[in-house]
Amino acid sequence: MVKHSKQRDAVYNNLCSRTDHPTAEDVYLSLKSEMPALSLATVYRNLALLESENKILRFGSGGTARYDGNISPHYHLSCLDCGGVFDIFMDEIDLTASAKKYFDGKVISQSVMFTGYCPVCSKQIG
Amino acid sequence: MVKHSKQRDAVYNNLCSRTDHPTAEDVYLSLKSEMPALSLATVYRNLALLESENKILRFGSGGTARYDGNISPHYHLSCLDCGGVFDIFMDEIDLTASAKKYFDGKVISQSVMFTGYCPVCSKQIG
DNA sequence: ACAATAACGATAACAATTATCGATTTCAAG
DNA sequence: CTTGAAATCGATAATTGTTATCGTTATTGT
Repeated sequence: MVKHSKQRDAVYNNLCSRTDHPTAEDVYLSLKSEMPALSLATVYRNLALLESENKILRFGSGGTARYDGNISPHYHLSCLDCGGVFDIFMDEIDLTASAKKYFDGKVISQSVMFTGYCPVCSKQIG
Repeated sequence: MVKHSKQRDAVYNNLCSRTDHPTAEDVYLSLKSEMPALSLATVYRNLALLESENKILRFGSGGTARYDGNISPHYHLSCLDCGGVFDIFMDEIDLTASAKKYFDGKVISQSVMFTGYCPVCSKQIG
């Protein structure tokens, strides 16, 4: 049985109010001022719970996990320079249907990540 | 300046001789019998170097990193039950070209991972 | 209001990976 | 073929991101 909690609300609302795909620690630090008693473990716990309920997205690839409160279909790019994750708003292309034809198992979902340089870094570096 | 080393050859050849997408420790254990002095740190070092040279692929998502010596274009599925990574041989669909139209930065590459159940686990679980 | 139990905060534990450091190996120049 | 500078090694300590533990607090159905 899942009970309501102020901490979980705070984590979820914080995540939904931003578009920078923060790490667990980013969320923690951002909430610390308004909730000084908040524990980092609580942030991790609630991010994991929210993800299991499909209320948020998690990108595990490449070291530290990052989270997204926007679960509408769109893509992400990881910047090779600053390490940030950025939205790419284009319609999702269904690779899963095609994969099912070529794989003798059960294909459930697809996860795509682009790599490159974000608008700011691509101007600085070239 | 990159110098040649027997250990790096061993790591690379081991990776290329198998199709099970091993972890660094898998490679280490597999080579330990023929190279008893081999250190796990050396395996990590050389996997990182080989990846930076684009000679091998690395999948970071989901805890432990796994590696692939086959860099020809194909896809991968991560099994939710056994945790293994399996090949899906279908032609690569170029999402990158499309992403470039919708992103005001530099899109270099795409990385796709499917999740689901491998042939063995999908039969056992249903 | 009360009891059951989920969630909390603090922190220890854990696992994967990386850094350190002295010894060894590689390789280009002599 | 030596030789010496530098890359690589093996062993292991350190770091990092995340999870487990545990006693306390908050939430919720009755």
